[in-house]
Amino acid sequence: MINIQEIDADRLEMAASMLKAIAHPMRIAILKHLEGGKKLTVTEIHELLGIEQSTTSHHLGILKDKGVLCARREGKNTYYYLKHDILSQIVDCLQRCTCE
Amino acid sequence: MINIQEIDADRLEMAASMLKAIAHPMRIAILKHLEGGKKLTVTEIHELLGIEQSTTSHHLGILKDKGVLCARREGKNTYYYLKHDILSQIVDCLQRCTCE
DNA sequence: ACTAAATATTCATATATTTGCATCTGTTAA
DNA sequence: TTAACAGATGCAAATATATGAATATTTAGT
Repeated sequence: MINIQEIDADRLEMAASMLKAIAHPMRIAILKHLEGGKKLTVTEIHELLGIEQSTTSHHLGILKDKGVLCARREGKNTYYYLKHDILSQIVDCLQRCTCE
Repeated sequence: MINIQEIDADRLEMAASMLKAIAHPMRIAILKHLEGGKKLTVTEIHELLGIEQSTTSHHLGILKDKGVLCARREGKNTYYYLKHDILSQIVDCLQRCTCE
């Protein structure tokens, strides 16, 4: 027996956990670099952002876990990319809201 | 002496803190109730969501603090409303991304 | 099989967030 | 000026998150 409120609560949880995944300066920076369907490896991102390899991997893992990114392994590299292109909207929206 | 990277880092920080403010199930629920320019009091929200008055006030304080909501006092009541209408985009975007 | 490169995981520590009770402040009406 | 209502704040305990050093895993080349 499932009721509407439970479904709604689950949706809210899911949305929140997705947003929480994005809500970090480095992870927003990662999304910016992946806009437009770009695919980057862990090493590329860790060099672009100037943060530790393991920290980078942690962040990417979180984003993948929460359904923000997808990962595809190709040989020694793992390419990460946006799961939903529309997620760029969120970054754009933030960009507009933080102009003042 | 300010450099581009610092500005950029500040923007990222700001964007992240705004997003972090939104990234909570109850706070997303609050935003949903405020879509379309609606204004609601603390009591109305605390009754709509079925959570404690003080918890509600804390959540609203966070959202106001991080620039997501505005507050206007009218007599005994404080009305809260969206600071930027476009922020509804984020909620809509999440709705679409959590459909699967 | 051995080595090196790329990535992932484990673990510990530091830091931040969430919640609600209790309490305080501000506002209106009697 | 007091009572009652609406909202904000201080505090503490529980929980969650962030970071990076060390280590493990996966893969390719020799």
